[in-house]
Amino acid sequence: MSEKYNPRVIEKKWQQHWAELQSFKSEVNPKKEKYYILEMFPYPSGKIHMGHVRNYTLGDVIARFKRAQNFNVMHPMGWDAFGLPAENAAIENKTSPKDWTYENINTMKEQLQRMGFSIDWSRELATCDKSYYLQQQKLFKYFFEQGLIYKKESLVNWDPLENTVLANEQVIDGKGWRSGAEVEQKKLSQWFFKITDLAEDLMNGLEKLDGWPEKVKLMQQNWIGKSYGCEIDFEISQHEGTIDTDKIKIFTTRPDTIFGATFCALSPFHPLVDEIISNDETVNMEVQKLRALKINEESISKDEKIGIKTKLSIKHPFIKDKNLPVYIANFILMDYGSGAIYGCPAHDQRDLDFANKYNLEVIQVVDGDRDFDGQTAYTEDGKIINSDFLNGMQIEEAKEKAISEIEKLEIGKRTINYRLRDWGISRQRYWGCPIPIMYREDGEIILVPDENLPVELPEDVDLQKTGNPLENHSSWKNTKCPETGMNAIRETDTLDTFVDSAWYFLRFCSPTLETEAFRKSDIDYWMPVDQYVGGIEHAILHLLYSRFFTRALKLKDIDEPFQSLFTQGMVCHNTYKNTSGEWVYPDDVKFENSKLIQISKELEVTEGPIESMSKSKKNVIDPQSIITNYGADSARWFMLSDSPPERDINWSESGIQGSWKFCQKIWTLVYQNKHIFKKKSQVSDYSGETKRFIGQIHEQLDVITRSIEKFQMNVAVAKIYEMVNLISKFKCDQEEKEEALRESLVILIRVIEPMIPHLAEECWELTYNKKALIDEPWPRVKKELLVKENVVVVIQVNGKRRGEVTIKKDADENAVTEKINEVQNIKDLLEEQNIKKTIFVPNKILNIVL
RNA sequence: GCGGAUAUGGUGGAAUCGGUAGACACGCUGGUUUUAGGUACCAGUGAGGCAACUCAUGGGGGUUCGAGUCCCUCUAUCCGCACCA
Repeated sequence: MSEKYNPRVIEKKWQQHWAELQSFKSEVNPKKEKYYILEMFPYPSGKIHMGHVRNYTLGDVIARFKRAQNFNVMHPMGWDAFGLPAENAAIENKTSPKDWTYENINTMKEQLQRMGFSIDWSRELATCDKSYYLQQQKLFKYFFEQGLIYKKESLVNWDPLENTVLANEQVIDGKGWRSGAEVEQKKLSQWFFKITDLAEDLMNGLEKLDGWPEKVKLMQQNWIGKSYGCEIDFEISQHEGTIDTDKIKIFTTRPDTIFGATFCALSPFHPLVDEIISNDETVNMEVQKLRALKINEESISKDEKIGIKTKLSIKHPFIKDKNLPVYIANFILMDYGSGAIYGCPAHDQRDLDFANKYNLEVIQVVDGDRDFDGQTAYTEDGKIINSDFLNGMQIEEAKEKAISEIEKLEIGKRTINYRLRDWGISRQRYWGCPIPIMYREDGEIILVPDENLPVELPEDVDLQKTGNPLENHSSWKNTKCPETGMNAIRETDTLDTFVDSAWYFLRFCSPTLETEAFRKSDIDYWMPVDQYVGGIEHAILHLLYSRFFTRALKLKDIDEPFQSLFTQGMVCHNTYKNTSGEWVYPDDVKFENSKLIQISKELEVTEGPIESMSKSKKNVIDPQSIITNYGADSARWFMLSDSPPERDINWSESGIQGSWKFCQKIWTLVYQNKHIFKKKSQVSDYSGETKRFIGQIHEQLDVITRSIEKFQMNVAVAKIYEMVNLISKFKCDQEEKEEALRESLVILIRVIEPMIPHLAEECWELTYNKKALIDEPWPRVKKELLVKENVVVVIQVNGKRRGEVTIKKDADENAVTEKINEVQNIKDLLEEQNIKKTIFVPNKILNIVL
C-alpha cells in the first residue's frame, strides 16, 4: 500500500478480488427483495467506445447503490451479436462473421471487466450462441401457433448489381453503397409479426409506466398513432379495359371534408394499379418510375408531388353527377389505411400541393378565422360550408354526421386506424437467426419440429458471392421434411436482430436453461427489469418490440418488461480536419505555435464543431488509452461529473485530468488520516463546531443519496466534492473531533464506492473493517443532525433582495421585522415610506412592498 | 414536412414548492512551497461602477409582492421518421 495513488495496481487487485469471490453472482432468494438492473447490451463491434463506458458506468452506480441498500441485485451482461457489420467485416477482411464476432466479444468483455463493473458474468449470453437462437426459434414457433406471424408482400431496397437487399443506411443518394447501382424498390414475400393486434394494448400500457421519461412515452404514442376515421367505397364510374372491381376503398380521418373532395389518389403499389398498368403501357412506364422511388413519411411531406393520371373516374357518393379523376401518386403509402385516398386540397397541404401542380379543383369546406389563400391548406378549426347536409356544423360534429350517412348508405364504415405497421422480421442476410420453416414440395409450409432445432447457420458460406449466402448454399437450403421425408426447401430469410433483443432480458433470468427459453419461477422472481438504461435512439423500436414480446408471451402478472427507463445522452468530441480535407483523430493533433498540427502528416488542422463520437468523423477517444493512462476510476468519475446523464457530454482532456487529480486527492486525504482508524472512541455525542461539521456531512449525504436515486449523478458528484473539501479543512485536535473525522471519512468512502469502487475499496482497507465494503450498507442519514438552530431570512423590498438577517429557526414575522432595524440600508429604504403590505415565508423570506 | 428535445458566466453545469441566480468543477489571474517542469496549497474570478447600486438565465411580451422556474410568441441548435444497432 503506497502513499501515492496507483490505479494500475489497485484496480487490478480489486478486480481479481471480486472475480475470485464471485462477488456479483446473483441467485434467486425469495427472502430478499430483488432489483434487476439492466443496461442495453452492446453490439460487439470491436472495441468498447465511450458511449458504452458512459452507459455501463451509470448502470453500475445504480447496481452498487441498490446493493448497498440491501437489495438482491441482478446485473447481467450479454451481446447483441447478430447483425450487418459482421457480414461487412467478413466481406472486407475475408474472415468469418462468427470468428469476427466472438473475437470482438472477447476483446470487449476484457475491456468491460477492466472498467470494474459489478456484472454477473455467469449470466453472459450472446444472441449468436446456438443455445440462444435455439430458444428463439422455439419462440418463433410459439408466435406462429398463436397466429401472430404471417407472410405478405412488402418492399425492400434492392441492389440489382449485388443481387441483394440493402439496409436503409446502405443506400446513399438512391444508390447502393458498394456497387453504386441505382437501388430499386422490390416486392418480396416476407414474414411479419402482427404487432398491430396489440396496438391498443401497447398504447394503453404507456399510462402505467410512471418510471419512463414522458418524452419516450409520447414518442411511442405518436408512433402507434391511433386515429379515428372511416372507409368509404367509391364507385368506379369510368374506366378503359377490363377492371376486376367496381369500387375503390379509400380511408380518411377527415370525413367532414367529403364535399371538398376533388380527386382520388392511389399508392403506386395499390392492387388496382397492377390492373391499370397491364392495360396501358404508357402508364406502366410512369408507374415503374414511381415504384422505384423510396417512399417514407419524410419524403411524402418534403418531396415534390408526382401524379399519373389514369383513365379512371369515381363517383362522389353525395354529389350527383360529380366524378373525381383517379391519379396514381407518390405520396400515398400502401401500408397505411387502404392505400387510397380522396384528396381535399383546401384542407390538406399534401393534397393542395398536388392539386395546384395538376390544376385540380379546390373547394373550401371549412371556414374559420383565417382566410384561405389557396397556398396554405386550412387545417384549423372552423365551420363547415359548401357541404349540403353538413353545413353549419363544427368539424367534430360533421365527422360524426358524415360517417353515419355513409353507414346508412352502406358504402363504408367507421374505423380506427393505427400509424403503427406490422413488424417485418424477414432479412435476406446470413448473420442472423434462421427461421425454423420449411417449404415442402407439396406446397405445405411447415414448422421445423422441436427435436430438429436449432436450425443451425451453416459455416461454410461464401460471402464474397452476390446474393443471399443461405439462398446460394444448396446443400443447406435443400433438405427433407423430417416427418414425411418429402423434399423441402429451408426458409433462407433470417430474423431481424430486433427479435434477438426483444426477449434477452427474459433469458438473463434463466441463462443456461436448455429445455425452455426461461424458467417460470425465475421470471416470477426477477421480472420486470427495475431499471433499464440505454440510449434515446432506442426510444421507439426496441422498446416497443420488447413490450410486444412480453405481452404476447402472456407471462402471468407481467405485461411491461421495464419498470423504469433511463435514456442517457451521447458522448461528443470536437472534430478535426487537415488541409487536405481528411478527418483527423484527436490523438493525432498537437497544439504548436498557436496552431493545430496533425502529428502524423505535419499538416495544419482546423477544429470543427463538437459532434457525437463516430468512427466516420474520427472524433473518437479510445477508452482503452484512458484506462491505461488514468485508470478505470478516473474514467468512471469523469463520466458522472458535470453533465446530467440524460444530456450529451463533451469529452475533454482537462476533464479527465481533473478526475484523476480528484481520485488522488481522496486517496491522500484518507491515507494521511489512516492512523485514526486504529483507535476506538467513546464519544457518543457531538457539540458546537463538531456538531455543525457532522451536521453538514449528513446534509451532504442526504443530497448525495437523493441525487443518485433521481439519476442526478452530476449533483451527487458535486456534493462529494464539497464533502471532500469540508473534510480536508476540518482541523482535528481533540477526541470528539477525531471521532467526527472518522465518521465522515467512513461516509465518504461508502458513498464514492458506486462511482469509483476500486479506490473506495483500497481506502476501506485502511479502516480496519472486517466486512467487505460492497457488503457494507449505505449510511443512514442522521436526521436529528439536519435540524438547524438558526436560519438566514432574506429581506426583500419590492421583490428585490436588500439584505438578510440570521435568526432562530421558525421565528415569526414580528421577530424578523424587529431584526430588520439592525440592517442599515434597509432601514434607510423604509424611512418615510408607507408599507403597503408584507409577504412572509417562514425561514426563507420577508418581502416588504412599498 | 411531421414528431421529440435543448438554450443559465470564458467553459461544463447547480438552483425540492414560484422565494438569496451562478453551488461544484474546468479555465483564467495573483501568491506560497518543492521540483527543471507537470504537481500541491492559498486568494480572487458574471458584466458595468470608486461606491451606493444597476444590469444579467437565447429574443420579445404576459401573470405575480416576487419568474431560470408558470403562460403566449419568436429564434437557433440537436435527435427520430420503420432493413444501423
